[in-house]
Amino acid sequence: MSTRENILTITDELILSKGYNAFSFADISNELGIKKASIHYHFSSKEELGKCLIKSHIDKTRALFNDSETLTPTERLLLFIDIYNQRKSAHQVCIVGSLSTDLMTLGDSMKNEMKELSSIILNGLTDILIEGKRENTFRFADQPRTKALLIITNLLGGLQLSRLTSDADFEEIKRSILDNLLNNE
Amino acid sequence: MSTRENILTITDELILSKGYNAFSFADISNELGIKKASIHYHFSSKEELGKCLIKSHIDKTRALFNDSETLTPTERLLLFIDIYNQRKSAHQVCIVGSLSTDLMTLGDSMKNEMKELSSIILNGLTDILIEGKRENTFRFADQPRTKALLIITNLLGGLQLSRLTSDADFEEIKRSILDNLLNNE
DNA sequence: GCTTACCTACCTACTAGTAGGTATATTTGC
DNA sequence: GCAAATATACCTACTAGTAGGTAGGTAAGC
Repeated sequence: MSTRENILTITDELILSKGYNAFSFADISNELGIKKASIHYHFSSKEELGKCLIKSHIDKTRALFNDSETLTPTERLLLFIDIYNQRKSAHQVCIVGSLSTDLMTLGDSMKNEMKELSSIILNGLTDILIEGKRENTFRFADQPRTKALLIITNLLGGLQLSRLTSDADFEEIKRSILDNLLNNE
Repeated sequence: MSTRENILTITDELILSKGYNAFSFADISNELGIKKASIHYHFSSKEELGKCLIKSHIDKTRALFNDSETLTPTERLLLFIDIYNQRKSAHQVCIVGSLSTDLMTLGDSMKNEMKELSSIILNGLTDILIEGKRENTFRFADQPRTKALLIITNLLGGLQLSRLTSDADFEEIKRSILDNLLNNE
């Protein structure tokens, strides 16, 4: 893995566990074993580093939705939920949750990328829900986009709230999402 | 209002809009018109200030649930949701959302108070849901505590996500929560 | 010989926090 | 009733440490 990719990986871990305003170039430097100044060779500023990190999330998210297009809606939904599972195992929150609370302190380039990312996530999940409802695997009363909002906020909020209550609460939220979609009578 | 209360009010605004690690004693100093050092007269450290702020939220939240005990479950639920409405109008997120993303950077005293606060919120809403179901105003399939988790994460996450998508999405989330509870057929 | 990928050494601005002083109330002791 | 002591609520001036960022140098490799 290139140094650039290493920096992005470490930045990702730091932002998702500590938050954007709590991590520093010194943290990356310590973790990676290169000097603070050398990070500026790869990313001109913290804002630039943040922007590139969000862009990499956009790419991964687009890939996830595209690559899973041949799968069933249930399989696609499970792949989507698995992102949040990975965050939970790493004691992290999701990037939308982390950066939305810090939004007022971010520059325009990061804000705009975040808007793009959240729109991709929302539309991607909405499509899965539409397809699942069309073929009668998912049952829900709301508009698909509304149901997507509810599921995303359950997962995003579940990662955050369960840090304070119990890991089991996150599991319970996931279980309920699936139960309500699949076993509604 | 006393200086101490003023500091707490300003800290509240700063944490809910910018986040814990983005606000400083200098921000409070500028806003309030007293010197940085004088803040330490009222609160020995940033951690102490944070702890006291959470404690004030605990008191207000306890009061909200207690004072509304004579009202109907629907009225009590609307009062609960109104907290999130107030945050939304001020372009803020909720304190649980804000401080849970920064949790790893907080001291034990703040962490513990946050656990206390989230437990009070969760239990308070659970009680409202139990009461509403018992008297047949609310309809939901999940366990009351699970339904409370879902509603809290919808509101908490809705405040955050709607910063990136649209204010209307927050309204839609609220509408759906109430519709699903009250008009389920 | 130029680019890549680092380095050392530094800068300015800001962070939370401290030391010690001051003016004004409030309380206490005689 | 009045003076001494104490508490309150600030202040100026400072500290050590950290933030993001920059200037300029260097060694390796195509």
